[in-house]
Amino acid sequence: MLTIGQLARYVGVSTKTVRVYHAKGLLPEPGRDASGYRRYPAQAVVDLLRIRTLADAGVPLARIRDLTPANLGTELKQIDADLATRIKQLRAIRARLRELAGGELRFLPAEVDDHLDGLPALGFSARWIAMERDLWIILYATQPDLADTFFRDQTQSLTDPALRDLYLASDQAHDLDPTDPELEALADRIVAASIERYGTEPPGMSSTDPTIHQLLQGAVNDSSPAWQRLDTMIRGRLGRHGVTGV
Amino acid sequence: MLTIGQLARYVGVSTKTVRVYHAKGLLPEPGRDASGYRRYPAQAVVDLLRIRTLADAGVPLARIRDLTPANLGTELKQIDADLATRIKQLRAIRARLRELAGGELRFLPAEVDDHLDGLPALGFSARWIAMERDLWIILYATQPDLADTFFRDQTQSLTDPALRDLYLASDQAHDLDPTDPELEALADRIVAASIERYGTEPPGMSSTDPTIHQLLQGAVNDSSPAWQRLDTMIRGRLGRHGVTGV
DNA sequence: CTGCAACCTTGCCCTTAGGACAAGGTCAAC
DNA sequence: GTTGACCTTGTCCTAAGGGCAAGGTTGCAG
Repeated sequence: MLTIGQLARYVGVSTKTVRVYHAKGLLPEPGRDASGYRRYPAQAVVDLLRIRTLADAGVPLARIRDLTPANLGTELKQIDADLATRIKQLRAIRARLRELAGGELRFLPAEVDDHLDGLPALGFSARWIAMERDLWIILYATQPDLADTFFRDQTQSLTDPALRDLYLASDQAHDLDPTDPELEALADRIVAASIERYGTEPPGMSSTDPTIHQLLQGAVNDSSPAWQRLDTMIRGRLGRHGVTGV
Repeated sequence: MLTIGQLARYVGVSTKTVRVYHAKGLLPEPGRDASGYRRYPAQAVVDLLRIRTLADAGVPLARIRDLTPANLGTELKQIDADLATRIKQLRAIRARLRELAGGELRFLPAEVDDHLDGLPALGFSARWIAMERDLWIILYATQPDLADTFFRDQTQSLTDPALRDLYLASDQAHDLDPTDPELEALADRIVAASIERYGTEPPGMSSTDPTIHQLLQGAVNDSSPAWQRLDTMIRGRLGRHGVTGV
């Protein structure tokens, strides 16, 4: 008959751990000897090893407690599957860690930084560039592949003088009064150009989660009442979809 | 500029998590808008993703907070190494889980059960058999290979009539008075047989952790004052080592 | 205009699986 | 007989949030 300390050392846990398992009903309280010490049969070693194996696998104690011979088989299958996905996750995290170690502090691909660096020469305001930079950061941080698609489209758009002027006009519209009729005209031109370039759907939007688009749009609208008005008008003309200008 | 909910959804965490990171100093508190809402720059998305990557790797938040560009390199190397060992552990646990699923409820190898089943016919008491069974369970649960060595030795011992009589005499000694001179004589016979069979060291003991032996011995001694006395005498004659009878 | 749903704010308590420590009783060894 | 290593119960503490309450905001719909 073992004392609690002996039992614990056998299995490689602390005595507190054993007492916790008693309190939670995982391990039956054994009898006491004359001086009130717990005395364990050898079976307790087996029980405790079983509990530790499951606990090490990440199974919550409450779930271990509720295991019965009846549900054991299916539960174990589930636990094993969870463990397999956990291992896969950890491997993915390791890969991400290495990126973090390698490309320290560079959140945007070099081409994007180059693109942003070239914008002042084209006549874009510092405010516009800062906002566009933020949008690229969010997009690349959360959806790198989609961001790449957008980015290629964007750089290509800027080679067309008509489209470039449209972007510049949007930039300048930031400080217009929201009721300025200029905005109406600008919205018309943007819608026409958008339809000509993409059809009735902005690029990439139909195939992806709409919330990200809404978030981007919200961030843009926040910075200027005129832009917000512009967005409202464009959405009215294109039917339910906004255009971020990116 | 993002609200806390937008930021959280981008990165896939709860708003509470973001607030906790503020409280713990991992993420700087951003400015507030007119109504007191937190407003985040895009940079916060990048910061938060970095924190989550590390947290997902199992790094405690306090340690993430204390990362500086100076110690980042070495820390990341350490974290990656920890992650690698963690993955290895999980794979080992998976293997143990499968054992648990396969050999449900059988804690002793079939030969050991057979051996125990044969003991009553040889004249061993139920008490002795129960005790021996417990010892095998503990030994197999914690040190299967050592247990196998011992077991093979034990079954072989029982084929020798002289040794078998010695075990039977030990069994019966359980109820003797601790001062009975019989014990003295029995101790002498056990020591002689032990030295003849193993030399001055009990088998396997010299090469292994002594604590396991002491625990086994303690468990045996507890059940009878006579056995305890017997153990003391044997240890005196063999010099510091006990004999478990197994 | 008013209501409602979906946000945001702070503050508080709850959870898991134990660790740490206190104050007292026990055991074995020198 | 005292010392050190055990055991007992009870209490508080931890990490990383979850959940809820009570109140203020915002945006959209009728």
